[in-house]
Amino acid sequence: MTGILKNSCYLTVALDVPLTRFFEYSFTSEIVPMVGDRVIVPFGPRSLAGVVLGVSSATQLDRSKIREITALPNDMPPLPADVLALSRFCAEYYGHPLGQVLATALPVALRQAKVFISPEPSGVYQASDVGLLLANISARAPLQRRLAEMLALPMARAELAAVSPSAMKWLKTWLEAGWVSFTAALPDAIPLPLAAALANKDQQAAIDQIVDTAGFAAFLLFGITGSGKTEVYLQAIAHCLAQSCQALVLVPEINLTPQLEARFRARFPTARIVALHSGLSDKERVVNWLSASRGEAHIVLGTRLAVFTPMPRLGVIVVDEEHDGSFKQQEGLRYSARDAAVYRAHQRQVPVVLGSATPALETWHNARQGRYRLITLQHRAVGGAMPPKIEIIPMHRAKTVEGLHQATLNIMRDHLASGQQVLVFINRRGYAPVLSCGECGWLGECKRCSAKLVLHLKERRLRCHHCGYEEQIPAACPDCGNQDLRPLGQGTQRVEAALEGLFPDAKILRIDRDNTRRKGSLQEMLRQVSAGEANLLVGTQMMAKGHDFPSLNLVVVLNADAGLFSVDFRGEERMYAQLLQVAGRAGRAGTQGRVLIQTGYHDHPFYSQLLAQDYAAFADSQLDERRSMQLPPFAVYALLRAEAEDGALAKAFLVELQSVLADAPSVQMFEPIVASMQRKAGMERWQLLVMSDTRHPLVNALKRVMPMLETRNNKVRCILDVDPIEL
DNA sequence: AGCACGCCGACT
DNA sequence: GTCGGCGTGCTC
Repeated sequence: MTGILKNSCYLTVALDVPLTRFFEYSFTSEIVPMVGDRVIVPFGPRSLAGVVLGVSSATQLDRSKIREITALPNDMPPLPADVLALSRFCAEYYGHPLGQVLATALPVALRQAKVFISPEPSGVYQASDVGLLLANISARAPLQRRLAEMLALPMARAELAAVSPSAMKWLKTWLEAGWVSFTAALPDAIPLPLAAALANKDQQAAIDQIVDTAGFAAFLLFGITGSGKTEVYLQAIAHCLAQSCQALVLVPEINLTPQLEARFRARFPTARIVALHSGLSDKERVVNWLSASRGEAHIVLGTRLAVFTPMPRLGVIVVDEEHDGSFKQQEGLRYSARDAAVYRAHQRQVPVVLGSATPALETWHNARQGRYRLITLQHRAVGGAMPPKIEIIPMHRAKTVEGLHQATLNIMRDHLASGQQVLVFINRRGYAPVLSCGECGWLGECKRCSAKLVLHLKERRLRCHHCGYEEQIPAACPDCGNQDLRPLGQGTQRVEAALEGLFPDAKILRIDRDNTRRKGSLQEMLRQVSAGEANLLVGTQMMAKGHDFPSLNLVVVLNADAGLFSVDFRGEERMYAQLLQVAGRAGRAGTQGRVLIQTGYHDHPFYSQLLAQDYAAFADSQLDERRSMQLPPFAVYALLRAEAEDGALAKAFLVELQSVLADAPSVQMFEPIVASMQRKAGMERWQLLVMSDTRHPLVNALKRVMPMLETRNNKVRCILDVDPIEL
């Protein structure tokens, strides 16, 4: 027996616990773990997964305190240096424990303290003749047929295994029959014939600028709806793939993924494209993530969480609709995936393309300062297409029917009569935003939040949109007993009901979060719209994003004014982006679209800026205002929000933080104030706003209070939000 | 965050 | 008598 001398080493491990410190473990084996490796370790009475941050042959700690790791699963490639660097940056900048940042970076299956059984080995399967294969499969075996169809292209084992638990069994049979072959080839060897596509002069210039870049550069691709930003992404990605590199594409919402994925698949039929978003199962997520990590996936298409995906041959990053608020996570690690993407591109020395028709003012400012290169797409790419005509319908003292101006109704009627589709946009779901008593003025309010209960007539419920509280619609006023309770204001359900009365012949379809909760139902509704099975659409925000409806020519915007008097300084910026985005839904092909905006404040300067449809001018004027008021991007803000059942405790905690921060250099503070929603889910909320001219003093100052947030005060919970998008 | 340990109220 | 409330403290 030859005894192999077993070496012992010490590992510094980051764990998914809300603690800033790391933990050391010993490991005895001839294998030496690498930084970035996943380990399973004992932690107090439980078992946790962690990430190795350091390997050393010695330790400072008392040997008796150090425990041995439970396992080195070796079920993923170690996290690469750039992902670790990005995680460290997020941990420091957003004031979040590194272990928890790394947990966010990993797919759920790899956060768990058990070995992930990876569907190895890597190689590709392909059917020599799909027709022959299908001929040997029963028509009543849809999963087998689906698997067979996938084999038209070279497929990795993992992707096939995800089809069904029996997939590998079937595959084995087919391999034995000779219908399918396995090649242990590296994916880079898969040829990528790239279809040539035409680009107009603007697009070509944009593509040239991006692909001619060596190393890092950030581009702001600024172009109105229909100007062909996607074509620029596609060609930049084609260039990247041609160099055997991988592309990372970030999109705002999961709603957008299938549509964009289809377009990418059509353009790159032989490329391996994987999606990464929270709509996938844990299994699909980890399979796709591993495919990217091993360098097999050519294109990763995902939401903000995909920014952390390890990609050994990363060649370009695209952030589509970069202004979209969903790139900022609103809980836990409150990171901006857009900013993280820029950081990562810099780290990897690759170009990053931020695309938008209405860039975030932060991005616009960076472009104006020359930190980002501004590429403008001036023209609509679709032949003959024109920007929509935006019209203001003044509502002041106007005679209305169910909140619709007579002029609006007439125009809608004309459009419907000529066989076109009409979209009524109202950014409020439910029937009415509040139920009131006509006698005593009582308003239905949530008991746990400082918010009104929204009336959902179809479900016969009053609902709080902030905490999920629900109750039955009261038969009479709880205060005075009056039975005449009236809905105030309008939501999508009420508009839908009104339109049913006004346009009895129209095929009305309502699209909002309430009726698209089920998986695939939004896709189904969008299909109905495209197929012309509906011609009068009522919808919220979610209608506005990226969906093209060729026969939609009129958009009516109700209740637009909400953003004008927002307490948040970003109100106008958001409103402009939103209105321009909805407006973009109108008239994509051939005819000029028409947009009617009903407003009670038609002479507000905002609307003249909107009518000009000149976002650059609007953004510049907004920047002037921001500069004069020391608001972002001319200052860096952080929000400390404390919650407690007793508001006084929350406030006292912030006062304490304030005193700790008081003498921090180059940092200013406001007084603690009640949060914009004072009460939420039974907690009183207070907030403290901290600001600085630049990032570093602010980050340094916040480091002082981090230990105070960690040692959680029994009754007060406090969160830190750096670069908050809502105040 | 979990999870254990620990010390005081209403129940088989 | 003990089941269980959540305060406090620890995790390499």
